[in-house]
Amino acid sequence: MAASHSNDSYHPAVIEAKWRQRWDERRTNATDIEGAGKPFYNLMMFPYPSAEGLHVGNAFAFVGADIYGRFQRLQGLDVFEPMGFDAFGIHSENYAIKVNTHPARLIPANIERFREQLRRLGLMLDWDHEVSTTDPRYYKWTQWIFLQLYQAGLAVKKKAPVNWCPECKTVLANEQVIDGFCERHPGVAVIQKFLEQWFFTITKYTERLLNNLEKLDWSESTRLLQRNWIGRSQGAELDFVVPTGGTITVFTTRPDTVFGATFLVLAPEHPMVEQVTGAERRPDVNAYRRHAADMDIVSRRKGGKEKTGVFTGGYARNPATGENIPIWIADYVLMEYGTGAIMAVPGHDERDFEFATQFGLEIREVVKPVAGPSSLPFVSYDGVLVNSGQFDGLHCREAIEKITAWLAENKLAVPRLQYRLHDWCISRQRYWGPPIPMIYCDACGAVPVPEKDLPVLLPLIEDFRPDDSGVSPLARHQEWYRVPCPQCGKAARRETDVSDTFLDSAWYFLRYPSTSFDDRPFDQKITKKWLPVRSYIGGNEHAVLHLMYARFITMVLHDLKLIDFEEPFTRFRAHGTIVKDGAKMSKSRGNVVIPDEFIADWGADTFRMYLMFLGPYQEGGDFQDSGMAGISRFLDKVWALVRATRGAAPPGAQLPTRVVRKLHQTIRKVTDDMAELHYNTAIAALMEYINVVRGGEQAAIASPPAELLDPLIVLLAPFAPHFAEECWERLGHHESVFDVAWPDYDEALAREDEIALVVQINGKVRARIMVPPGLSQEQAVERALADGAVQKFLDGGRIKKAVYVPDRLVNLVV
RNA sequence: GCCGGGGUGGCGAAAUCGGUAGACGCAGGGGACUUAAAAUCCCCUGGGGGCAACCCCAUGUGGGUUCGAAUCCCGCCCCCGGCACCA
Repeated sequence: MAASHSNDSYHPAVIEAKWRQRWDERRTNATDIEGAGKPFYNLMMFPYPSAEGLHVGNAFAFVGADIYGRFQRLQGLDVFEPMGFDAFGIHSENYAIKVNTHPARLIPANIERFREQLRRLGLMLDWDHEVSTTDPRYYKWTQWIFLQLYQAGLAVKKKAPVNWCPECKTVLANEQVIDGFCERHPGVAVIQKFLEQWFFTITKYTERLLNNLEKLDWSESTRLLQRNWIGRSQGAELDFVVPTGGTITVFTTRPDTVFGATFLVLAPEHPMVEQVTGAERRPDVNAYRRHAADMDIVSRRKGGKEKTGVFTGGYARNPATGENIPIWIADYVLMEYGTGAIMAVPGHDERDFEFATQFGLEIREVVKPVAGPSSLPFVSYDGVLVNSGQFDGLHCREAIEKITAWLAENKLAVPRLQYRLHDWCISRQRYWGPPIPMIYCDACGAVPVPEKDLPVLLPLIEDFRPDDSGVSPLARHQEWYRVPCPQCGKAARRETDVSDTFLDSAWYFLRYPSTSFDDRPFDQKITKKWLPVRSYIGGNEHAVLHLMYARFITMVLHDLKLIDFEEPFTRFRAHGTIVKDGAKMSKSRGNVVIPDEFIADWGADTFRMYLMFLGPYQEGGDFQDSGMAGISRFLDKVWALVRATRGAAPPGAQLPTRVVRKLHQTIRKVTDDMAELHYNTAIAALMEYINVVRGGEQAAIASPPAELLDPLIVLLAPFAPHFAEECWERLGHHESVFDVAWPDYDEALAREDEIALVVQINGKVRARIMVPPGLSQEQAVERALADGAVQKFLDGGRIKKAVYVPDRLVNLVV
């Protein structure tokens, strides 16, 4: 085929098509799930199949993961590299509404397009194990997982606020609320509404989710994001007794400042508000509570806005000073964090300071800086107590313990850990998701759908759009909605909410190896063999939600004895992001890179390799159209070398030392870099190698022997798989280049026999001398002194000291 | 505001247990080949000075530590990401 081109030059389109077909025919990329001896599960984040098609960010992520998988395969492992589609969810649904087409009709076409694009990228995917979250064969088991959690008491129903657009009469996601208004109705203020929703009590797993992070081989950046998301803070709960009856418990991380607590602030929804409000304050308090309740969740939580609040008329006793202090309500205190009430210490908290200043409340200084003048609010821990009775003079850290212990004696304090992480609300008042498998019966209450009745199919209704009826789309379909109670048989109703897409993706990696079974979500034996995942590569945009939920679901399944590991991903690496010409890619800027165009113009191998060359993989980089040319030239040169070879060197022939040495150095460098995902420098090393083979300033090798080319092609194979296969074949091999062994290097052959030793005088480079490696300091100094330039700069000065870094430099201090 | 990551030639970037700054590539310049062009090949290419051997300056910015700092420490500026009234 390629021979039909007159000059037999490199034609990517021809050889890429040829090898894609070969791989299919020979089942090169299929994994023997049952028989594999050295299983290596190489996972990448399955995409949401958008209508726009695969974007360059997907390509970057997948290619980087694929290269790692191919590298592991060449190391002799049985690599399993599956792919699937995360096609449920609000993105698909909103797009379907926009183009007025049912998502069930839209998605298959999108998936088909993605599959083709993924094929063109030359990924080593095993398509026998494809997964699609919208397939009833898949979401049956998503529902099954819900039931497992329900039965374990980890799925509970509770009221929670949602964003509600009075015009759409539907629930909005936070990102659909723009400055307090509906994205579709810019004049309509979004309000919060309380709905009964299903929650997974992930907070029961907080400590484990946090502590396990220590032992995971994950990108540090990802672990940090998770740690911050969990947001552990250590403090105490303090009791403020209300003389007229009741107690208000506050959470604080600064019990040391309790002597400065001059008022309390409750969240407007706090249950004690009713009780402490005085009759004359009631109209104002009620008005404020109504105002807070009407706000959308996003605006309500927004910081930095002007503080508002009202006095309730009630008082509570400060447990440290014994004084009665006023109780206020304000929306800067959130019901869902801590106890929904705070002790306000305006002298030492910026928010309380702002509030006190605004409403003329007392500000008391109880901590003085260790050094420097006082200036309130002083929020640092680096201070000593004042105006705090017997605790005066104590350092803050010490005072926290002492004061907590002192109040604890009188049962007014208890040490406490508080977390930012909330329970996971999985209810979505939408259409495009797996129905939550619950039935409500007037007699029996909430009844789970029996396992034998799974899946609860999502009906293919045409009016999937949210309308002004005020109920979920599914509730409008009586034939689906009305169902007999599985327990008592009386008329009952289905749950009409669907589950969050993050539940779909929280277990997909468990399904891939087990796609040939429909009677169980994952096979025990196969799961034991292939999991946990050995390498997971993806973006940090999923660092907290997806990765946290996947860890949580895995822990639950472990505790239910369904799997024998509790962390799903042994190793995770976050890749970087790609920008274009220094700016973020966006449609409005018109700088979006469409992979298809570059693949059509340059071939997938060049495109893959350029993506990996444009910057460090874990940091991302700048995509410049002109960059493709360099890689293309590089592959052309390799191609020319392969064409020029006349096979193995004749027996006894001496290979050029310089090239052999560079080859071994290159194998070493590339091997090390691949393991660390340092693809850009690995490619640079391959370029350096061919520059040496081709001669550079020295005489070129007209016809390099196979010994110098075979290893190069294997090193290149993970980056440019089609190209490498073609070269491998042309070099006379019959097996796939991915079924051979990664080359070994010989440390002795890689060693230089002469190195350039830098000679510094007083830290400035003054000469470079060629010396054999391994000199002692005395020998090095002696050689340096023998150099003319060195003598000139020493200018007869006396050497006070010599610093020698073996084989690198010698520094003479005069 | 807080927590991360980053700032190096005209451009993308190398080099961080402190040890030759700018590997590799792009762009640019010069030359070879060609009737010519493209492609390819060879050489040059951080700034300044010098006929030259060479010298001086240079890793956001100001200090510091060190024989020696892109790398470590302190202050400041800018860019990217995350969190954001979390008590």
